[in-house]
Amino acid sequence: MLKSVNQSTLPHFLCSKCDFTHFCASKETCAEHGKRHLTVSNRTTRLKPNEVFQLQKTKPQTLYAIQHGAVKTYQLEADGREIIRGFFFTGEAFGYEAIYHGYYPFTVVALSDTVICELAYEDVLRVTHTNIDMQKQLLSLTSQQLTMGSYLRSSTAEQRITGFLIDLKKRLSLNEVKSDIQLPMSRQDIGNYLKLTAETISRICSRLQRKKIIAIDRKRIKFLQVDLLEKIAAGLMLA
Amino acid sequence: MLKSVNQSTLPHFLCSKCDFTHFCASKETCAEHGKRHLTVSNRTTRLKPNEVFQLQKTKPQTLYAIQHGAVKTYQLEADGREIIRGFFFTGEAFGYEAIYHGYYPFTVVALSDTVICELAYEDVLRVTHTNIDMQKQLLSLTSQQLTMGSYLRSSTAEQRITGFLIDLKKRLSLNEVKSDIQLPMSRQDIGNYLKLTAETISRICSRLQRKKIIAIDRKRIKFLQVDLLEKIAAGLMLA
DNA sequence: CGCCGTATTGAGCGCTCTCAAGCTAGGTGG
DNA sequence: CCACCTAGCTTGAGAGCGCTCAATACGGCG
Repeated sequence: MLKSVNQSTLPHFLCSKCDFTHFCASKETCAEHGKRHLTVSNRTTRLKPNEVFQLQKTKPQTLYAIQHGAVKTYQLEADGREIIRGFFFTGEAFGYEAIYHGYYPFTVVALSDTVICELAYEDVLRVTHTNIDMQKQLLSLTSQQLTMGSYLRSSTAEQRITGFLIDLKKRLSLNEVKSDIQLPMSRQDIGNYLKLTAETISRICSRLQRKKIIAIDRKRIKFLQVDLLEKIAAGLMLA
Repeated sequence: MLKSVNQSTLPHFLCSKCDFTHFCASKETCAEHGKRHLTVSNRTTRLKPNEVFQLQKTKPQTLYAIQHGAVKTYQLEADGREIIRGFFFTGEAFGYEAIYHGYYPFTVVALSDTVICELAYEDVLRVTHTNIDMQKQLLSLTSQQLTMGSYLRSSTAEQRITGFLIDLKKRLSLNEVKSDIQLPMSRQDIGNYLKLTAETISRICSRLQRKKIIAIDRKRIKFLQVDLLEKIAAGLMLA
């Protein structure tokens, strides 16, 4: 099986600059293969909130890893609205689509102070080609992208929002056990992502708060009853 | 760039049994690397319509390629409804999710008489490891999966349905220039896939027919004005 | 021919959207 | 320090799209 890696090591690559271990099949091989082969382009970019990240338009041969911070990727709809394709946080990487497309079919904007690190395909491929475990690992990562955002397929607004919150909780509290998170994005962004309006996000969140399932203070969300949240997301109950 | 392959060669692998060339970076390397390295498991399975395909539950170490026919993959929702994850047709492959998950998170059912061919990961990895172009090709294929079904993110029923029809037209008429297709799946299946009801599919299709944009006779669909269909799918106009 | 699953069509309802009006927190300048 | 301003969030009322429920039509198959 390709899933030979410990789940807890997944959220990180390892390069000389960052703390990513995504390309390591295990912690043991990290120091060896990561350090030795994955000498990634030293380029890092610092972004302020709302700043647009300039992607390689001409020769898209890099994956982008988020060293610290958060970004959203989006396309513009014909009517000018944003279609948000995804959010990416500390320790995550984006740009897989360009492997096939040959270009990045989206714009990237920072949601907070963010540092982005470039992983040249050449370097990545060199590592993965030398080491078959690394190759499996890269495939696994790309495959993982396929499973992201399954809650987007839920039918009701309640299911999509609760699914989104659960996903966010997992991704924003890496290795930590926290019962609350700080939303990096606006209600409007969430709405554009989940195909709902900002008003609907507000209303449903207020309802979840009235039912004591979560507590909201602006962008801070406390999870009071995760079990109920999961049942709602799964369509097993209504709030 | 990884996209070094001709678009027209993409929909096929090459193995001793099938006619798939997915793992060939170009037609020239096909005969050499495809034939030599990709000695795929000889196992093929024949399915009748509505027959469930038995996936490897214990050791999921294969990709599945469709030699001929059509399948749907789905999960069961808590309330018993099917969540259709995707349709796969002649020349396409599924099972990429298992690379990460370690198991196939869905059930597979044939929509018509279908022949499925197994591609063992070991064989695939052996080929890709020996040949870096093959490796790029596999990555590219997995990456491609990420870009599938973008119309699912459209907001209106009209956009989702027209986007779906355009996608189907491309995938069902490989290399051929046809202005009509035969739907392999029921209205209910389409509805479950697009998160709409079968009635809504019917109504919208009837409307498209009244506007002379398509012509429907049961499962046969003629495309009368593809340009209009694309405008509707893009949200540039209403039917 | 009669049966049954699938598709179509209609009527009414409900969820989410639209539009609009407050509300709150944070920033700016006097 | 406070008045003011602004952007984002919340909340409400009404409209519209897609859903539910139901009746009918159609086709394949025994």
